[in-house]
Amino acid sequence: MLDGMPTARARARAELTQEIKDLARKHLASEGAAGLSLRAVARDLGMVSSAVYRYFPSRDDLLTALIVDAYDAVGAAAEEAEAAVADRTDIGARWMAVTAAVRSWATAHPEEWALIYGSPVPGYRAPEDTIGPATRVPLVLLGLLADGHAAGVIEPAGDDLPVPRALGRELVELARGAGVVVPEPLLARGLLAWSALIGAVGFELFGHLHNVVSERDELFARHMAELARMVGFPVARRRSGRRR
Amino acid sequence: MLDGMPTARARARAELTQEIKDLARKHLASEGAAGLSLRAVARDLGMVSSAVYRYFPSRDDLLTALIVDAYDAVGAAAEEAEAAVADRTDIGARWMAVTAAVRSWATAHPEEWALIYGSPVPGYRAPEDTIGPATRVPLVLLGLLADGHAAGVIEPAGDDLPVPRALGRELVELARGAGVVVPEPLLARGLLAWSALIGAVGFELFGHLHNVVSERDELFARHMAELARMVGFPVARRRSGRRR
DNA sequence: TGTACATCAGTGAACGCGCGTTCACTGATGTAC
DNA sequence: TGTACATCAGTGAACGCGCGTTCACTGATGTAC
Repeated sequence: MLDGMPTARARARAELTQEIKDLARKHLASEGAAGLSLRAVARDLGMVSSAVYRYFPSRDDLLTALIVDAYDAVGAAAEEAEAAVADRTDIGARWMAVTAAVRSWATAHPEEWALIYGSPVPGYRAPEDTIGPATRVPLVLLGLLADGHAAGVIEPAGDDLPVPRALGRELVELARGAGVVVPEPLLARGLLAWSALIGAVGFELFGHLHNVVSERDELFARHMAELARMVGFPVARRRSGRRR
Repeated sequence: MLDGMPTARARARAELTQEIKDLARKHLASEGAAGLSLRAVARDLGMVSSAVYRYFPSRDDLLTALIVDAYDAVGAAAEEAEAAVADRTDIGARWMAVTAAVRSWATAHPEEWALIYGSPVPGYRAPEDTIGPATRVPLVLLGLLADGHAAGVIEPAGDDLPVPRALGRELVELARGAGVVVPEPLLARGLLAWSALIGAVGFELFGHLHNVVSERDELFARHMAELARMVGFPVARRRSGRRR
């Protein structure tokens, strides 16, 4: 126990904890968060239901673990995609990369997306532990605003709408909390972009494009380009729009 | 039965049907859609659970009725607010009225909003009956695009992003189905505005502004004004931003 | 290295609860003549 | 207007199912000396 090697018991514990979460994620897909059942998970795992309580003290704790994992997963996807853009001065490209990564994670894990960005689970109160992971995506976006502003590449909106006094103060305070300086109108536009991104992904995932638009990749890319223009991120013209 | 007067039995039936739905809506708020229970509704109504089956053949049918009602309610709210704008040429004002009405209905009926715009209810498949009511809000928005375009008051986006061929065709087809003619890029921007509207309302309702922004009325109004500018709706400068 | 003890994972039974749906029934309301 | 019959609303019992959580227990793994 003194040396770094974890004991066999500890390893088994970590593995089973992971297996429980993985299986729970599967159940999430078929039953939804409200229908997530410790008993069903235990059954599929071949153990007796009470055994799961050695790993998660209650159903809500399991749910919390899934939520934290989901936020971390989409956050990591966004961070990696953003970091992979070679030309760091191309804020528009970084925005397109982040948004595409978020959407593609969501498409691959719709039930987890619904868990964090869908309707709240009734009776469930998210604990503090979820806050950190939840801020990863917005922090990436805030980074774009800050970098773009510092580099002076953000195109000013033709006629900036006024930001109400109290709202502006709140936004600036938020940015300061993250250690960056960004003017109020830009923060407001960035927040709209974030909300519109989540909205666009949810819109598609929750079925509102059903019988409306089938060219979803193209639609999403165009929407994101439009949002980039609204925020002031310079975006290269002529996106291909070929895929899928 | 031949004359117009409905029989006492028919009136009682209509009333009880309504009572069941009203109570079910209440349960929706506390338990969520997945937890909506015929037995619980019957219990609160003081009848035996099997009696509810005289009114709704199954739990899913009750859910469908609630969904249809919700779409109709938010649709009616949007239509009324839009129609109440005296100056019909002021497309920007009409947009602001519609979006404010949608948000205020959603705030007043969060559980119903979640039912129609939140995560899909697992295992529930929406029947055809929901399609009509679901299109009321988007039809109002489409009307704004058509009117604005016809009147020539839509401000062109500085440099319109290209609309991929297939996507453009789909959009134009949709507009034609609604009996209006609107250019492709405008349709695309309108669709983004719609999706961003739903996104912004959901973002707030589902708690993502928690600990982020408390000045929600101001934020929403500004977002909608920003979206209006993006679409090309002329919006009067200097919105007050005082309320609440 | 070997032994005594402590920790921990998993068992199985139980508590008390809720659910959707079916079915044969009683009694009230409505309809046709 | 009065009576015979059909329709319908609501009852109560039952079927078969699932849930979260607790608790005393066995047996394996880990720790300290």
